[in-house]
Amino acid sequence: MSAKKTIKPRAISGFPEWLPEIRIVEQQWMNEIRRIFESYGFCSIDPPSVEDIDVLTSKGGDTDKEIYALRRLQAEDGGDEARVALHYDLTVPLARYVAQHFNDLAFPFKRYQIQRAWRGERPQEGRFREFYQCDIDVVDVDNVALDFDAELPAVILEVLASLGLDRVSMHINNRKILQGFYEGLGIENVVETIRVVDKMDKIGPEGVAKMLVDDAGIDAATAQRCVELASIRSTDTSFAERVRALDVKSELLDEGLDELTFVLEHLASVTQEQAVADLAIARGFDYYTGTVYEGKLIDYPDYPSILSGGRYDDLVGSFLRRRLPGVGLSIGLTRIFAKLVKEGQIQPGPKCPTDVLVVQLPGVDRAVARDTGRHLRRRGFNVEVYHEAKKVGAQMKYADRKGIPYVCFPPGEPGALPEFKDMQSGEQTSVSLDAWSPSGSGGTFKARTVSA
RNA sequence: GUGGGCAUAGCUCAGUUGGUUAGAGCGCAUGGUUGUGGUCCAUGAGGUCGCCGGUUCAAAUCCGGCUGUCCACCCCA
Repeated sequence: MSAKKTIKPRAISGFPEWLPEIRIVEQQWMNEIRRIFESYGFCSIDPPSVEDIDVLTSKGGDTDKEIYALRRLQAEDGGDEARVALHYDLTVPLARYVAQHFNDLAFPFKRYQIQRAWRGERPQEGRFREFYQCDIDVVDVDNVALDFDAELPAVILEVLASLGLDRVSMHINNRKILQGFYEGLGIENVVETIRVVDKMDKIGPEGVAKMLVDDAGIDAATAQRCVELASIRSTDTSFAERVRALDVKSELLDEGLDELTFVLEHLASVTQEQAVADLAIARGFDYYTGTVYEGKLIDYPDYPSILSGGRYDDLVGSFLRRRLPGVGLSIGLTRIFAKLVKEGQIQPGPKCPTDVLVVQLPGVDRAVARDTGRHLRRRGFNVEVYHEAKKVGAQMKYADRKGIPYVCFPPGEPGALPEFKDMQSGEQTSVSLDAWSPSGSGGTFKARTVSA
């Protein structure tokens, strides 16, 4: 008698998973996201989950702390040094992909990527170690049209709206404005200044001013002007005059203002004030050089950003002797979805995709049920044939608990008509397998056909 | 990586100033005869009270360590 030892079943923290009725909604979301991305001509790529470690760390920064390396449990001699690791985002794999297939791609290269990414962070609400990102990027040779800076956020907002998410804001800034402004003020530590200013919504103007003095070594008066810049927001192009009123001279600054104005002008005509010029937005990644984006759920202002992206001067510099700039935007799918699940905002779908359960009547040849199922399946329905000739009550209960909308009783004797029962209304009718159609009150079938 | 809270049944949680056999709701299983689910009723299964050690006649309860988890910071979708 061996003591049975059970391991407490638990998903690893930070690695979300859903019950079938939630997962089915997530799948519908992904289908919808893909559909709209493709409607704008973006193509799909699906590079591996792992890349060479040198590739992943090529973007610099200290993200390597958060990269999961892969190695075999039983490493052989000299083999314990990990050579590959799980990708940290979808942009670096894209860079490698574009560089590698440069000769086979048509530019501007517009691609979408719906994949998981992995980060070795401490999990928290909205922070996962494994999560889906839905990226769209445009990469071109030597120069990417500014029009894309305006189109991408419009695409993303359309996607979210089609998922029923209108309460989303898209904050947009331009790194050239920040850099030009700071340089115009004679600030030397621009990178640190950007990092601090990005905390505006978290620690407020006073906090930023103090931190600029303490951490970035900026004098109080100059710090104050940085805060003034960061306080500017507008849903139209009026931000530009307000920046110019601060009277800082810089060519780069002017360039940034023109670009941001262009983007805002375009977005104002295709969205309803969801896009906002927000000069406090900076974004952490230091490879952004122009437009930067950050999206938030309006109803959960303390929840971390759900959209992120920007323009980079050169995506593939570390792989190719060509300059390939790009602009991209990413939906934090898991971040959004998990929050809405937690808040009860996701209407669970059915527990299984079955439209019809065929009952197996006790005392009737099981071939009858099997053939009935096959017949209905050929008509395009998702059909389960109950796995044993158990009591009919038990089979009904199964259909009920799985949320299967229709039950079919195959004919008990040759020549008789089958009967169909609508589980929601309780209505039961005799009708041939070819003539039967769902009455419409069944939720599963409708949900599935609508999304298909 | 730094700092703080929490840990009792599958889930959500009770459990008095340490005291004998640790409870509830939900969920699950079976039954309430024959070929019809949901509601109701009855019965039942299920816990090393996270793990290890200490204090005590006695620990779910007090103390220490470990692990897990959640929150804040860092950073970020």
